[in-house]
Amino acid sequence: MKPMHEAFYNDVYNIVSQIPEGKVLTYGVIADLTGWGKHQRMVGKALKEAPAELKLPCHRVVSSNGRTVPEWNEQIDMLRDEGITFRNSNCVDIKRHMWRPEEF
DNA sequence: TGCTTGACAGAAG
DNA sequence: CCTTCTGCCAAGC
Repeated sequence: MKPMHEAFYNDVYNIVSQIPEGKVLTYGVIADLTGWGKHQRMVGKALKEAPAELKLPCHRVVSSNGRTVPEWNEQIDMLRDEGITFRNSNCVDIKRHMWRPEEF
């Protein structure tokens, strides 16, 4: 139940929970913010394993170039409901909705 | 211990 | 713009 360092999961959840509506974040950015720059895949795992009690807006997390998660059609629906525009069937306009915590 | 898998990233065709 | 391949690193078996 504790695959990797607990701090990593904790940081990932903390960052994701801070994503404002209408904004999206990439796995790479999250990994970089946690300090585990090359663990983007672990970020994805963490979100998948994320308990619903945390109510994490994991649907606002997309891969590079804004590609959404395949086979997760609901994600697209929720994002579009928040005002996020899509270039195609499964790619958000990340160039426009990309959230930069650095600016905060 | 070693091979396969994965909610990825980036480049190439 | 979309599909495919390779590189990364940890988890599972």
